[in-house]
Amino acid sequence: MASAPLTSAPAGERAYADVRDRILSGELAGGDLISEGEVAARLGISRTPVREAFLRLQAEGFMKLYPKRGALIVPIARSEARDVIEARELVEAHAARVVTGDAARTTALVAQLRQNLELQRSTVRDGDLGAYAAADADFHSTIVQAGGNELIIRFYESLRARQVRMIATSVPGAVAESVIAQHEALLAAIDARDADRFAALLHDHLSEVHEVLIR
Amino acid sequence: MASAPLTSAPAGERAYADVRDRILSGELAGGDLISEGEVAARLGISRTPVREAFLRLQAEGFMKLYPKRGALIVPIARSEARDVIEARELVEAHAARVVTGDAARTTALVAQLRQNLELQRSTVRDGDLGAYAAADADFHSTIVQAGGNELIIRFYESLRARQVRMIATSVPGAVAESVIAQHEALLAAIDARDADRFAALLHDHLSEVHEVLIR
DNA sequence: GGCCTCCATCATAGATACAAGTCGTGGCTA
DNA sequence: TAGCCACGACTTGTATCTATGATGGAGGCC
Repeated sequence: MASAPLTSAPAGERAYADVRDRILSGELAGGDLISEGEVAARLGISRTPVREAFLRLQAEGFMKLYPKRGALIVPIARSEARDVIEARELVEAHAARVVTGDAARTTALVAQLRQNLELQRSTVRDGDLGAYAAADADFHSTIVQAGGNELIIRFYESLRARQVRMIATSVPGAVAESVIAQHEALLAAIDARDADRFAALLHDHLSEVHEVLIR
Repeated sequence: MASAPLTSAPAGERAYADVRDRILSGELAGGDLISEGEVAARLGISRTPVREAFLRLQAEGFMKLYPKRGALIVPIARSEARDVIEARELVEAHAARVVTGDAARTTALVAQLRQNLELQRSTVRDGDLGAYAAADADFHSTIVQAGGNELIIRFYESLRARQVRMIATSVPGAVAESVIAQHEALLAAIDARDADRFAALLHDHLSEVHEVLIR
């Protein structure tokens, strides 16, 4: 991993990753106008693969392409934080309801979540906030995936990306402890196959996240 | 409007519409392999806009692109009908719950739905099945839109497209009468601001649709 | 001074050209 | 005859080139 495979990935992929990362990190802010040529020059490739990347990003709702004008980084709507949280709550609670309706699936999910929770604790101990954030995301994704609905799973992944963009800044490590405690409570609710309690806990849990987002 | 603006639409858009329509209509079936050059020749355009279309279709989950190999029309998964119906039920019931929590929004939605229902009846009277199908889709979309969550609305639209592909054949006019009666019942539940009843009715309603899909 | 027009500039849309990878086929060899 | 290898047809990936539309500012007109 010493020398990154700078030219190994397809140019279109590199362009996509570059622009997407810059949008998610906030380097490219909502309202910014960016041109294909600009990115092409930056990465030393032609405009064709950049165009592909722009189209993908438009499909994902991160950009809006104006013919002959340029590409606008879609500003984050004021309501977006609310929309993301609402959708996450809906999807996660539903998945939990589906899984807890079946004893075997519940057992399998609980095992996965226990393992993930252990990972969360160790990343916090190590002070690795990046790894912790990933584990946190996995915790929730695991629940949704257990729901088994491919379409909903795909939708959920797109929600995570949007949320990352809104945060765009690390969550202070101090809150991790309390978040982990909430995750434990969520896990306990699933283990008890109590979908209603899970939904209520999730609502509180995500409300806190929402507070952070609209701070 | 005499001569259709055959070349007025952007080439990329035409390529997208052509391939998408052929997938949704079943002309291009799951498992088929198709190449950029093929579509380009068919439409008399270059590969560039066709490439755009393929990327969009891949993002929407209708195609899978294999480097240097070709584009595969993604087969309809056996579980897809179930997934679509489950997701629709989740989303529509949620929207109804949100709207009925507010008297003013409920009133506004009811007015819209009444108007749509009138349209459904008239299209059936006229025997225009295409227009009826559109009105039916609008009925459900209207409810979701009233929920006001942009992300969920977008997700819902993608679900409709997938469902169209699965049907790929007109619903016999005979069932329209009974479906309209169900729509009336759904509307009544919203009017009564009874989200639970709406959810129950919707479940039955969509179950019937599911029967058709997996016939 | 304010407004309208024209044009230089810039960005995209699409076409074309070229490079490179994949797979099946047919012939050669043992 | 069975197995292997090389070649050719086909496909995508990327670059480059041309045409066209949109914009904004300079300069003239009222």
